[in-house]
Amino acid sequence: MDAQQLPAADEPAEEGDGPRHGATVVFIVERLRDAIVSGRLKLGARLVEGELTAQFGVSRGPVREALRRLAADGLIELVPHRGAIVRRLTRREIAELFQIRLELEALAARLAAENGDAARRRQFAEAIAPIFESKPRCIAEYLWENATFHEAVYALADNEQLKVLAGRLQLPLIMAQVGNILTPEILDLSVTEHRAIAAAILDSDPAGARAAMCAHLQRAADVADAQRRADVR
Amino acid sequence: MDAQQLPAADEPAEEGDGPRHGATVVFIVERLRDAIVSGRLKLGARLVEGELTAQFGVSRGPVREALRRLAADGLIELVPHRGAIVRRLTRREIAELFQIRLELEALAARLAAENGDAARRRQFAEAIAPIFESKPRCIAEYLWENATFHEAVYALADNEQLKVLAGRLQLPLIMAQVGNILTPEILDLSVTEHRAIAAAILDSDPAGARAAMCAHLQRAADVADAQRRADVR
DNA sequence: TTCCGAACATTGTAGGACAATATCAGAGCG
DNA sequence: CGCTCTGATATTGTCCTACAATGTTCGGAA
Repeated sequence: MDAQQLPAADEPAEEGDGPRHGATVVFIVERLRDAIVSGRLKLGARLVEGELTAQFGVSRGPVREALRRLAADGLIELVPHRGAIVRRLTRREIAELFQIRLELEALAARLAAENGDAARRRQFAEAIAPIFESKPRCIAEYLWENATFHEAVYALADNEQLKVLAGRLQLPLIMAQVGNILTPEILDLSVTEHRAIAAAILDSDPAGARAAMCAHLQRAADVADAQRRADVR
Repeated sequence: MDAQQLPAADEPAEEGDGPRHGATVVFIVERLRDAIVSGRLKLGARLVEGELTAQFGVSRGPVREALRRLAADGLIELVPHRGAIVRRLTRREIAELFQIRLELEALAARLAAENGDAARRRQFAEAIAPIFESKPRCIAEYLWENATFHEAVYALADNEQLKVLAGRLQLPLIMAQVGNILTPEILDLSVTEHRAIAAAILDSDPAGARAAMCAHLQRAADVADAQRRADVR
């Protein structure tokens, strides 16, 4: 692995890159994750503990733990006595994850629609209000709205395990790998679908909410897969 | 924490408890997991790195890693500068996990029914053949059959990510905590339901397979929750 | 050419040390 | 008597070095 591929290689102890006590592991994980999803670390690249310790200016302990976490997330593969290799998701894995996510979010939408807690419903309505007010003007804004919307659904679904599990589904990674091919039309369509889902939830229509969420994610999966197919690989 | 609560406390370097090189972490994880689910380590008990190193006769590195893994599984909670505390699943968490498992297995059943690969279907039929041949004579046999059946469904569903995710859902732990209140009637019912699910899958009836799996797990969840409610807590 | 063994690379683990931080007991004060 | 603040203590977070175990590679011999 080239030292240049990791930005921390040059000044390991300077500027603000020295994380506070207790944040070293998180620091390394974030750097490596970013390097992987951004493509700086190519598929199959080897991550050797010794090199990482030198590049980050930390000892092997945190490096090892960071590698374990990345491996748990599926970003790298730990090969005993060989080192860790970057393991980006295959098209098939992405399709499988989308399928799972679809079921989990559909469940969340159903549960949210079934939830009768008035206070939580009010919170939900407030959280998603921005979606009804305006259309996102840029991709970043859409991504924020999207995350907010799905988080609000999970919050109303009131199933903590579901929320945690969904969070571990590497959705940001998938988004990063799928690429920012989000055209304005897709954005519009997505927001429209969000509104439909929200309406069904607020109408206490579990079946409708579930169906709307399924349709939403099925379309998103199709878009992602089409993009993925277009890539040469 | 009393040293007696962990069987490894007495002879840390004797008999066969010294794991081979490369298996130390797994060794510790298994010991601790067993101690937790068996109740030897009570809820809220503190797990201090220093004590564990002494009891297992290993250094802090593997102990730390083992604790991280247990925390990832939800069995313990890591409190910074406080130590790890045993965190058994609450009734609510179990209910939430059952709900998620229901959706995931329902998805698996649907996918399995949709799978048209002749070779895989044949493998599935062979794997579940014992279920049709006889009724389990004891609980252990049932548990084995149950695991075999669900594994076969996942195999036919042909979604690797789904299989992995389901495996991380702490089902064995839940079973252990729910307790072995499996009466012969429940066993019989469960086997009957397995047969119905298998029949739907082999009939290439996705909706039927999904419905049957939902019914099966919903009933299992009800049984577990009833048992759980009976416990004083 | 193929197979075998030795050097090499890399991880797995040990053990000690210090820093950072949370907890707790007790002194001092109102 | 109760409250706050401070110091002692406990525990984790990190670093460092060293060695053991094991997979890899490459040269040499049959």
